[in-house]
Amino acid sequence: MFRGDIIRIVLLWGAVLAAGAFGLQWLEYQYLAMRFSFEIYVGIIAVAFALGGMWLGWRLASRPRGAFRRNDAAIASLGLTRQEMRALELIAAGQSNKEMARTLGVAPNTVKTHISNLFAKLEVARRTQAVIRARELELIP
Amino acid sequence: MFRGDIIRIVLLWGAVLAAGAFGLQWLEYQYLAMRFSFEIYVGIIAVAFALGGMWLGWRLASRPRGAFRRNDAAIASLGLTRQEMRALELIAAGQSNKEMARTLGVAPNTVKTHISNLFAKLEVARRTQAVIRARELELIP
DNA sequence: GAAACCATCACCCGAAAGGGTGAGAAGCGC
DNA sequence: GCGCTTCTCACCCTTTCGGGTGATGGTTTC
Repeated sequence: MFRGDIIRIVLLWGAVLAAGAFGLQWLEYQYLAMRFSFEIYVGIIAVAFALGGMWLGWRLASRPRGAFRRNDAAIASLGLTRQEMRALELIAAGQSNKEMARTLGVAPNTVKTHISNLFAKLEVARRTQAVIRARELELIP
Repeated sequence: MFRGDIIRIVLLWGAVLAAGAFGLQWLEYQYLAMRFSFEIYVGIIAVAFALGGMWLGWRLASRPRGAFRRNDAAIASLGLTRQEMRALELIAAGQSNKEMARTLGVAPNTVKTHISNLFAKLEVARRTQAVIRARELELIP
């Protein structure tokens, strides 16, 4: 959980509660003015709050997915450098060393060095393992 | 959406509606017996239905996630065999050809053949690309 | 300015991966 | 039986990967 999330949840709750209170007041007025029967009044309230709750629950449950947040703490604790992270992303994208060299604008030997250091820090021996490990540590989506 | 999902959703809705109706009746009785004031009665209904809706919305939104469903149609249309699928899973698990041979109980050359055919069918050239492609096609989680 | 770190690149070497071809055995459908 | 698919394995060859070592130049840090 991050501060942005909490703020958004609080705002969400505030808006929902305000709308609910307002709607309730309006409904109560309608009821007291005898425009609604008792059962209809209660039914409207039940349906409205059930729908509101459903919407809110859906929203809260849906928000976390889709939003990938890179674990910068893990990157720092592993001591991964910028180029190593770029190499990691390109590995996960399925590029070969030669392609990565072209993408990064460096020599293939340089790419190999970065990958070697990357593997040592991730404690893996193959690129597929590196991708798995990086996903576990939330270094890449 | 699969039949199992639909049945479960229908049952879920049925149970929730039944519980809601029952609770409503009970509340109405309490109200008519004048044990509750009007505002408390309406408040209880609103909170209860909001919570119920939230729970339901949460459930509906979270259940589909996390449940991986293999795209058997894609597997069939690509003509992937059982051993090729097993090889694919082991590749995604980060195993080397030698390890896969041990896991599958066959010779390394056999594994290489399966992987060759697999790559041709997936139209990829590297194992990392195979994993990406397979994930896109929902062949593996 | 020395130490530490990062990025860059080179060389060697062995292992792993990938492409191509061929071929035998088992099972299935007609 | 015959064709088809699948699974199995082998051989050869090229490319890619990965490990190890060493070297240079630039930054930052103390």
